[in-house]
Amino acid sequence: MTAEPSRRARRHDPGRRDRLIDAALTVIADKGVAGTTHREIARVADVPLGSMTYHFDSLDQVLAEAFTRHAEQAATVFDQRLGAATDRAGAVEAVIGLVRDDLIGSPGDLILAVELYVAAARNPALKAVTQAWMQRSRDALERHFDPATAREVDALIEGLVLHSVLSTDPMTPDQIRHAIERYLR
Amino acid sequence: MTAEPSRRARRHDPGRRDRLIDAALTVIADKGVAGTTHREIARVADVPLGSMTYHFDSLDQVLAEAFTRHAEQAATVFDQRLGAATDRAGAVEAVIGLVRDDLIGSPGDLILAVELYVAAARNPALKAVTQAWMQRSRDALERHFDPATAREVDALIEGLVLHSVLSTDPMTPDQIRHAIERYLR
DNA sequence: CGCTCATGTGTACGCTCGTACACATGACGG
DNA sequence: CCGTCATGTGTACGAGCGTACACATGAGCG
Repeated sequence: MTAEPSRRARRHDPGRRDRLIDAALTVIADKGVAGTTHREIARVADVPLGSMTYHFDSLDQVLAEAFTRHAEQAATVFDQRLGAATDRAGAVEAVIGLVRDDLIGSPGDLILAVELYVAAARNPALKAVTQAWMQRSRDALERHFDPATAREVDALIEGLVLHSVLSTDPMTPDQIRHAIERYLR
Repeated sequence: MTAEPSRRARRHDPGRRDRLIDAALTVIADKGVAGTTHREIARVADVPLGSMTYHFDSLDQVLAEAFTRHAEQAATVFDQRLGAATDRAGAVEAVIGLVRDDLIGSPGDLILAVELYVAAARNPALKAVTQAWMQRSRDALERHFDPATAREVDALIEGLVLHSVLSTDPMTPDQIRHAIERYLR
């Protein structure tokens, strides 16, 4: 905890740009893309509003960089989990974890990946992030399955987790695993 | 074509409320939930702005009624298709059609169902619509499959179609069908 | 025919937003 | 030690929004 800056302005603040991107991710997870504004990000990061336009050309750019960073961070965790997995079951488990983490945000109900999908529908930069993100789990599965199967397993996992999150009657992780095993048999 | 009203105000316009909801759906499909405003809906429906607040208490109410209407319309088409289906393959095909229609909006890329998921994350009324919507396809599949299988097939279809829509390298309908058949074997 | 009031309209208010931009400031080279 | 200028800040502007509400209007009744 080097920091407890709070009130006083910090004249020189290298890495502020990075902190702003992190703050943006917090806001997205908290309020959704629709509730993400320059002012809210600045408030969360405890910097003046002007700092936003100083560091970024536009709000879209902030969103794109935030999602990109999230994808990179998720990828790191994912690669660790996948590295630990030596068989198909382990790979499947890693992908389930990846999808689950991306679908279930901090405040109970939010769905970061789905926010990204919607935002990407109208923002080409985000579309590239989305596709890279999806490609990663497919690539990982292809270490253990043929391409067609990898694709289908990937889609199955996403569908199952998505339904699981949105349902009143959520599936348990065991049920998800069972469905995938059944598919692979 | 009874109507070409365009310019002149129509003093008495029964059914205008309905037309506004339809206009709202057009706007959602066109601009997304984020781009849906009172003014835009009024413009599309060619009515004055004041008409919106006269007919609806809030924009949220418009969104909820619009999504509800869409779900009802989709359900009608779905029930027809499903009525024509007498076997498992037919039921699966009907669900694929339902999901596809809800995922692929008019302007190429839009994803009505995903817009709904995001909106529902912060709007309890929409959450109910979402769940009813999902329940419908599951119920339909349960005519032909046991509940656990129905749930899994439903999720598989949604995942496959979602990935198919978002991918640069979309799966063909045949590939989707093949994946589901493989699952059912 | 004329009165009445549900129905429908136009406008304006208060707010938040993205963005621009003139100004402050302090690190650093000379 | 001082001048300079990249770095960082505060504020204001114009646009677009949801919503409220005073007013217009014409259908239907007596």
